[in-house]
Amino acid sequence: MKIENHFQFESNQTPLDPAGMLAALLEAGYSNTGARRAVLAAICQTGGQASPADLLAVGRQFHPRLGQVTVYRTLEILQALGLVRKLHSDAGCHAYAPATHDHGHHIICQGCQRAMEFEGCDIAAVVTSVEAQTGFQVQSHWLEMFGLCPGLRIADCHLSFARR
Amino acid sequence: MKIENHFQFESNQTPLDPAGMLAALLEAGYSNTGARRAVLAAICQTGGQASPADLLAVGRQFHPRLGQVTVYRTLEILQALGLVRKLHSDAGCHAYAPATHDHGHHIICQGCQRAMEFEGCDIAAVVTSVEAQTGFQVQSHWLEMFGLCPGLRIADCHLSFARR
DNA sequence: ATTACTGCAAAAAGTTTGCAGCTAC
DNA sequence: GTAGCTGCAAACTTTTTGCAGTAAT
Repeated sequence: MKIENHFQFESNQTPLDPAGMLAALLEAGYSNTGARRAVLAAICQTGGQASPADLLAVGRQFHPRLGQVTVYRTLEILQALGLVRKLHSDAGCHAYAPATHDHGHHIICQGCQRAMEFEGCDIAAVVTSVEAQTGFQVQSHWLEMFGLCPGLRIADCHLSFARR
Repeated sequence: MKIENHFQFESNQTPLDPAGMLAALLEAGYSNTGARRAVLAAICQTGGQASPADLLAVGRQFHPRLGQVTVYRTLEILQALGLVRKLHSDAGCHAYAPATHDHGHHIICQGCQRAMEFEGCDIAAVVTSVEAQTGFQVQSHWLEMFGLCPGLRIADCHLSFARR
């Protein structure tokens, strides 16, 4: 088992599409297999808020023999490479979304459940205020937003996401 | 099964101590039982980052016959009443911390694992920026911070927390 | 006395591990 | 040919549900 926390892409330019994610996998020394391509395709097609079970179902459209275990193992690798990030919400913490930035946060559409990354969360002011208020020394943070995507409606939402 | 999302305390003045939380439970119409007092005591004593299993172990110090199921059911009630909040982190999403404010966020000490609430997260500027960047209409957010508590050392951290 | 609460046991859901066969290189 | 990958089965962990006895009001 390999899986180290070596981010291959320090830049902000990381792939959102299956091909780019596959390239990153290969570059990190992993093999190009049908199962992995299927998981990548599933993650990009669902675009967020997909559980391992969901990813199995979608992934089997691409690779019918895909097993749940491989989904877990692939997610582990993708997380370690920073290509995928786990999302947390009150509904549960079993959703995975493509990650494109080293310090990215996600915004999740309450309408279509898709997640999109945003960049440059400038919460320096909040950090300062929290440090003053609590006496803590802040080291890192977790930020997620919830709202409605531009289309508001599901179809539009998907389109606007794909169009990016 | 009762459990509705009726926050009894709209004000920012909600209890951090077992007695106050118990009062809130009673006010909401729940019974005063040994098992619930034990769970409350356990949550306040651990102060955050305690899993249901941890809370069972600690709670049994107060009420030896306490069962895991009752811990889950009590947590469900406390969450619905806004007295307790689930914390999320890379390590997992099974930690519960006392909640004192309606719109509170938690900061978690990486040294002693305790969680403390802070108030007035002013991320309006971030919201505006994210809306401009993504086209989303932001409705809510989840923010958690990680850092070191004033004492830096475990003993001091516990003290400083208790002293509040 | 009545209703709510508790805890055991069992079931269900989610995740990890062992291993033999298969696939990529 | 070799090393890595896959998927089945099984084990394990966490959470939920059913139910009969218990405790609170």
